[in-house]
Amino acid sequence: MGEESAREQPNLGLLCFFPYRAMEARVMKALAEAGFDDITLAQSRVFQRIGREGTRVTDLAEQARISKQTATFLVDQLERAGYVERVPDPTDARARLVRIAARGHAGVAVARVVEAEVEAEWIRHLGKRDAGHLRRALTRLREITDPYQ
Amino acid sequence: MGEESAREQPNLGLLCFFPYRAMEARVMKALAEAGFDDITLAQSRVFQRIGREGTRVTDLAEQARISKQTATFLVDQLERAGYVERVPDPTDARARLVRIAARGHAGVAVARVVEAEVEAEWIRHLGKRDAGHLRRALTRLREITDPYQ
DNA sequence: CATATTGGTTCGAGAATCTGTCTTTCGTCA
DNA sequence: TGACGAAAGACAGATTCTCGAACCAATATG
Repeated sequence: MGEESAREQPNLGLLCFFPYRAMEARVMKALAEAGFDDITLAQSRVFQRIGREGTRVTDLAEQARISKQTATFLVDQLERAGYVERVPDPTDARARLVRIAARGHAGVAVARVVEAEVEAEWIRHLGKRDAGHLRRALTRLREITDPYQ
Repeated sequence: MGEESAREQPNLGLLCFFPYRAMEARVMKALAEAGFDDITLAQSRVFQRIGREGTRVTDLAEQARISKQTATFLVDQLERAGYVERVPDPTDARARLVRIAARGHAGVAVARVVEAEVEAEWIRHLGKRDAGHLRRALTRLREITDPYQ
């Protein structure tokens, strides 16, 4: 969003930023307080993209919009901290699947709770009806702003 | 947003992330193509917060949620590249105001055009009515997610 | 006027990121 | 089926981003 400076009418992208950042901060705070205090923001952004059956480092990199090397670097740290594990990809001997490990699942559980709490606060502020509209609009916006949904 | 992994129902914070990132990427791309290819994402995120009459480094740091040191570091780079200038704060001899310089204003102009284009695409996708709802909902959400509006 | 607070910078270290290069494996097609 | 380009992943080196600590100057407070 290169430049904005003025306070007049923030563009829709910038308006999306504030809730996103607030949610992220709340979740990171809760994780730290729950003992998951070694995970960093960069690590969690990669972690988030791991699918149920595991995901390749290359795919994680692509979805998180970072280089393969950076993704490898962050997955290394997540693995050392016990949040994920790497298993061979049965369908491709070159590839390895990054999968959520026990400690990772525990972190997910904490995150889910906080996410629900924050979302409840937002729904309370907006009203159920408008919050529903918001979710639907954002979901539709995702169709054209997220190639990897 | 520590963890999410599943594809089921992304939380509202994550849903906000996709449009935000898409807008940011489009603006950065346009800036680079217009010759503003030396500005980085981190720099632009600080730059965005500069107000019309200039803003103190401390305030930029607070709003961008980074340390004073990081803000100083990034403003140094922006200043060296000609995007901003530092002027004494007439109301406080300790402070200096970071102000947008000529090259910065040129960048803002480019950014504004792209932002409007992207927003127009989004409005086309959502329909004018729902886009209006979206903007209003996000603006109200900002009330509780952005302490520095 | 002594002291605490605030705005800002410098220093040093650690985290995150990229480009380039290399190896192994896969897929394709001649 | 075998050769070759492409893909998955890792390693190396450099740059950028970030923070905590220490510091100075100016302000505010008692």
